[in-house]
Amino acid sequence: MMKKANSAPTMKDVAREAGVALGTVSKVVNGLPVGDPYKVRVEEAIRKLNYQVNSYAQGLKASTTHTVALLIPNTYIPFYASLVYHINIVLLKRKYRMLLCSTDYDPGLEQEYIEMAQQNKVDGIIGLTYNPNLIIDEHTPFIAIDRSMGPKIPCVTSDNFAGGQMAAEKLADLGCRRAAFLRIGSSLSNEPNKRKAGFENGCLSRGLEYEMKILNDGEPYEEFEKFLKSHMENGKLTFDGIFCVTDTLAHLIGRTLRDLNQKVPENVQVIGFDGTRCFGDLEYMCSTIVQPVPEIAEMCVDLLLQDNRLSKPQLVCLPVTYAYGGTTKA
Amino acid sequence: MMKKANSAPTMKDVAREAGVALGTVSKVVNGLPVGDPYKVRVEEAIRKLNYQVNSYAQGLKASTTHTVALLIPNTYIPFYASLVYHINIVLLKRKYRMLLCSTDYDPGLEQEYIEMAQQNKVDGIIGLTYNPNLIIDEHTPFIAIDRSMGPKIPCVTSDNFAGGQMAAEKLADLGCRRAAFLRIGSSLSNEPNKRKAGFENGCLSRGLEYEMKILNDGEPYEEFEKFLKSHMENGKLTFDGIFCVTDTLAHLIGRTLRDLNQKVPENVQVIGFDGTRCFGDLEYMCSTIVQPVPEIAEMCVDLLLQDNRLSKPQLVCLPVTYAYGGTTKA
DNA sequence: TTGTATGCGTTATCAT
DNA sequence: ATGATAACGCATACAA
Repeated sequence: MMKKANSAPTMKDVAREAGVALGTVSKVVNGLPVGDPYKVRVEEAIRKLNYQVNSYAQGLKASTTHTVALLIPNTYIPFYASLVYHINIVLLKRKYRMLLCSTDYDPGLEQEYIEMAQQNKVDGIIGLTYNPNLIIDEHTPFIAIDRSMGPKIPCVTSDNFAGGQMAAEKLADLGCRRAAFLRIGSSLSNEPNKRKAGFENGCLSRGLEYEMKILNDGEPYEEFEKFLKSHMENGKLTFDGIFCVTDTLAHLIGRTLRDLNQKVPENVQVIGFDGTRCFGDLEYMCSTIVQPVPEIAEMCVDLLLQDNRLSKPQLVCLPVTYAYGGTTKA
Repeated sequence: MMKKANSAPTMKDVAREAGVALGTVSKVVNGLPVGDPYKVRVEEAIRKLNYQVNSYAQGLKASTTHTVALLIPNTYIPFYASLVYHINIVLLKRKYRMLLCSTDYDPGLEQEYIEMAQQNKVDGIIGLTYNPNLIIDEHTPFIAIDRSMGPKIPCVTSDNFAGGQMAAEKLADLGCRRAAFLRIGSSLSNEPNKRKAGFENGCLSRGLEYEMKILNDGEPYEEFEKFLKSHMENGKLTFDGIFCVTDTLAHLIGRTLRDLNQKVPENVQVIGFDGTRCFGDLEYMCSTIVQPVPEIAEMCVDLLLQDNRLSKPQLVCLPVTYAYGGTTKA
């Protein structure tokens, strides 16, 4: 078969153009010692032909591809968007490419993507996933975010317990007497669930009364409205502090509180979790427990790419901070 | 050299395990006709060894890799995040993988990523870029978003002109008498610049008075504050309508207006551009001209993957819509 | 120091 | 229908 005239040039083409052997070109490309006159000729040929190494062929040979897959539910929830951004940046710094896989919380898709990634012989996978039965090939290093997936798979997460505790303490410090904890989302056991325990702990240690409303899978958001309405007396909420499990929820609750004519933060203070800043802004969307996203990103990549596989810790919790965002008293 | 015992299994391993020839395994994997007993044995071996095809080797052979690179400034600006999400979904539907490249508006990085992508022999690149001098190998199909990059490169964008016009008309319809257009961002000539012309056109056709404030590269946001302050009389803004070039800007302007004690939308109505919804919410962050992101995503992928390369249009403008988001009168 | 030859995992072309 | 073999582009051990 004839070689297609206008397909991308290969090392062979460069070698012919420069009048040297294949191996010489390879050496120049990889920065190995080569006689100066040869080197110059090869470099000229490369420029002339606009040659680029084919990293698929490289990967086939080296069985390392400098590619990492990231599994994440989506990119439009700000916390996820921020993770994607920072992981991408960290990978770039190390000259790694990133395969993005939006899973939409779909367990089937998660598995499908993992297989896709493995076929692509990625060097590793970072995943924020929800499928409790994911099958992961043992040849592919995996780092989990926010979910412990067994002894062989390191999990990176925020210090969710401390965050919950911090929220409770902050509400107490800001003068709250009766607080509520609101939670929605997957009933799957994962690290963020510890926010609840931390909150309870904080309330107890500060003598802050509290109540919880936890929605199970499938229960609609309206349940929260009912809950809040059922805790009103004379048009006033009996809570003066609310800790929401995420900023997303805090955002929705904020809207509901407005509809119920409750003033935030005058009558009721709200704290969320994540540290969402909408337009890459400096201002937070709500008062919140901030997750250290850049550090989470760095840690995931570090763990994934470090080769002494034995020393990998099973669970890494990174410290959170409180930030004012308008929904608490300053 | 000894084959490493615990490296991933290959077709050869499967063939040995099943006691058949290599070619037979390949056929089974690719769904080509194979005698039933063979097929069963091969499938068993595949399951047993947990075999996965190596798509790098496939790519090397086929010189098509089912991978597309997406260049985008970042993933935390909601409009970009939404693009990333939808393009990812569309690609997935077609069994394509996506290499994500956050460029941070850095021209050097943009070029670097393009080279990285080409080395990876991606089947194509979709790029929302700012470098006016990008060098793109002619062997790699490229689709530009929001920027015309020459006759050989199709550009997909919203109908920015119509959007600007729509904003003006909407403000007029909602009773505005004196409007302002605010723009910030790259001075680079790109499609979104047409929002200005469209707005002017709309104002003229409705007899709406208007003024513009366009910040050049490097001018800080504070210039807008100055501008607004210089248009106040007796503590009241002389504008009753503002069209911001993006929702991001509308968000910032909204804050400034609050600081200036202007009531939105009672005293001044604000319209942004993009259609930003923060938490994947149903509600818009502000009244806005909505870009059809899912359609943009679909169109980019369509154009990129259709093979009759000649018929590719040079500029595709997709229709925008107006949406209420609280910063205009209902 | 430079060139040659082999193999990476897969697919496709051939005989069988 | 099945099995052997060459080729894809690159890296490297080895021979020159």
